[in-house]
Amino acid sequence: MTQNEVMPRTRGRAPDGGRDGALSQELIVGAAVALLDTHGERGFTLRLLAADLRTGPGALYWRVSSKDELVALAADRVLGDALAEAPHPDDADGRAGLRALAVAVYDALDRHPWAASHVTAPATLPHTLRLFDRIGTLVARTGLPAGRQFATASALFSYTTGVSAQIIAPAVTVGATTDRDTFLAQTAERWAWLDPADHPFLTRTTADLRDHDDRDQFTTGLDLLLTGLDATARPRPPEV
Amino acid sequence: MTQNEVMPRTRGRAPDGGRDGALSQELIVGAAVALLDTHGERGFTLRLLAADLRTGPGALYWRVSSKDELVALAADRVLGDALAEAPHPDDADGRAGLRALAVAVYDALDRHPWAASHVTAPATLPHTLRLFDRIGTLVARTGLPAGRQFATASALFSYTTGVSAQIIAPAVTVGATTDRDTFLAQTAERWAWLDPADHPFLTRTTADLRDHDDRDQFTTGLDLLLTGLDATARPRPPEV
DNA sequence: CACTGGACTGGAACGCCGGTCCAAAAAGTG
DNA sequence: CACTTTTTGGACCGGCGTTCCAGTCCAGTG
Repeated sequence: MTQNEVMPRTRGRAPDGGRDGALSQELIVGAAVALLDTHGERGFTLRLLAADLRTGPGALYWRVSSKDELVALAADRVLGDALAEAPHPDDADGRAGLRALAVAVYDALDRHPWAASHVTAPATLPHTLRLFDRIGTLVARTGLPAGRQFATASALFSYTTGVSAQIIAPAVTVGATTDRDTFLAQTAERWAWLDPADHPFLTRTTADLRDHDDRDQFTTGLDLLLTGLDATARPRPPEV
Repeated sequence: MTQNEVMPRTRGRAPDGGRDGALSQELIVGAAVALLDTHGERGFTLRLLAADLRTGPGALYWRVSSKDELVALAADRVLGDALAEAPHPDDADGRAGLRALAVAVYDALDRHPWAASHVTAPATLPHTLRLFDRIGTLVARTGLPAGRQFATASALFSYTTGVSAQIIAPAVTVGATTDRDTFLAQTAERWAWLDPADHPFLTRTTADLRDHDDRDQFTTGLDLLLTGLDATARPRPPEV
């Protein structure tokens, strides 16, 4: 076979030695991540993906069983990239390592907001499993009793993925149409209009809402959680 | 079409004195909650809702601007029911009140799993606003500096709704087809099959996964968070 | 009491979606 | 070369959210 026929498209090679220029699942997932980033989950369509790859919907279903599975694979790849960037667990002690890991995941999900709501517990996809295992390993290193390690690791996993999704989700819904700052300003103004008798706290914290930073909000809760973990692992440290 | 039945439908009266037997938004949202409970969000369609109310899709759009808005209203009603059940904020001190409130919200979302992913921050819907305000009021009562109250209240709000959604979400996806316990058992078995070198923590905690309770997992993290809050609010034992 | 005009309904229709099907093109095999 | 297997991609299906609009109802008016 001559090596350079005129190839109408540039593709990867199928992992099982399939024919040249074939679609691979890896290639499909990569294109899906890019389209999800640019169009959001609402605007991501298998027809759009097929057109992007210069093929038809049927070809995609040869490598992927459903759209749900495809989005899950794309989200897991995002998580895999985050884990690759995060410092290796052996390089840090428990608390610092946990904090760095959680922040790395948050940042990755912030760059790919659609992925946040698809990282689920208990973990089944490969990189989600690795994330859970890293958290558990670091939790074990804090000296927490073995019987509490699983529940604590679960809590940290749920916080990292769940709160990231919670904080990032609004950006998905309104982010495309409205700027984040103007959205916060509008919401703050609506809060200011509420009756102080019904909402005493909200009406006096509208300035904090308008000026707050999402990433700081994530780390604030994370630090509370880690402080609580410290206090639980070493019940009464002061004046030992 | 045989619409000459004696009393084809029992409906409320429109709030603005519309004609008798008219659809009201309240009635539509109530029916939507019931159908979301029984059919799940995937199986909930406006045609199904219209058929349930013995009307057509067009009539629904007179009271509701889109399906998204309808689901958001339904989720907010679920949250409102939870707040009605939760103890009044004046009846408890900061930490105990925060814990009871968060658990009440978790339980309500556990009963209506589809709602969990639709309670968003920053709050715009009425009962979501009330939840945030109650959390903030209780946080203020812990003696935390005013400058940290908003970020801390946000963290607790995000934890309550985000982690609830995270824990409850898998039940939505697989709950209808597979039993929760068998799902956990299957996942635990898959964990046991992993290479201990790659996943040292997971492979030794499969028993914890199989036996764990979702509600305990939620309260474990919540208590860590509240312990961290205590430690932050009163850095040193009572010096006053 | 007749009438009217806005409130309200609900069935038909539109454009698009996820998913399936299958004839055919390409690659492997002998 | 012929034959089989793998892979493709356009046509197609049922159903979705949403819109449209001809018609129904009834509170108010004169």
